[in-house]
Amino acid sequence: MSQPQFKALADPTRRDILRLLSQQEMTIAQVCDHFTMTRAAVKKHLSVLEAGGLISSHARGRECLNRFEPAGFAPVRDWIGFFDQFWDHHLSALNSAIEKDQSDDPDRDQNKD
Amino acid sequence: MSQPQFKALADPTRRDILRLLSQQEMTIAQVCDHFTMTRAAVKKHLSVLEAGGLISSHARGRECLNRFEPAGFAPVRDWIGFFDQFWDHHLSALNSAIEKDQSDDPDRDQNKD
DNA sequence: TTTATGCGATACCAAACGGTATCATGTCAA
DNA sequence: TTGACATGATACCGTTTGGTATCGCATAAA
Repeated sequence: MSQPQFKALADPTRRDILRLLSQQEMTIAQVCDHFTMTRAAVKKHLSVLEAGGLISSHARGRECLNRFEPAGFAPVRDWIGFFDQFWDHHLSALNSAIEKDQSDDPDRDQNKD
Repeated sequence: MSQPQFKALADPTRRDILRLLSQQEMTIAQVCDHFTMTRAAVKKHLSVLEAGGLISSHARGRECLNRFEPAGFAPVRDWIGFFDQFWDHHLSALNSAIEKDQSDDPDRDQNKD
């Protein structure tokens, strides 16, 4: 599919999973503990993330470890980067406002200007 | 919906539309000229983009001008920015390789490192 | 006014998506 | 070997999505 990373990022559950996996590798069961859906549903999300190159999974015994892959973000970062030329620094305040309004995950504290 | 910007970016047609509108405002008909689908389909995509705050539309006579809104990218940029901590500079080469492989739009010349 | 055109809205369809239930398989442990 | 358990795969279901066809409306032009 064209640019499967974008589709992988389109679902809020998958974005949450990425947050989890960026902290540490997890088996499918471990990821499931953070959600109310079934293991099969989580597995589907993991498959989409893997198709987008945002995570990798490899077996360890009978378990299956899922690892965050920062390199998968490259195409997304690059595509977004095209629009940097339209970015005005005075929008940073708006940035914060919108982000504060729409974020449901408060543990982000990096500011990048 | 939660973070509708991500869903707006998930479709390649919508990403192409964003590229177009970043160059100049367009009516729906003008946007249609760049695609083979019907006007109704294009209109749907524009509605999704507007719901995500990535474009705005306002009437001018009987026409409807669609304008690119850079500020809509703020939440996306911010969310992606969380993962900057996992970004390693030696991945930039990989970045370029992946981007070259998957890009179908060569008119990007900004480099950001 | 009359006509043509750009647009919005609706109804409708096929395919994809998010999710559950279920079964088969491989592996760890007793 | 036997049993428990984590996973993979499949079938299935309801909803959403991407798309078309069609209608009506408002506006620009004749």
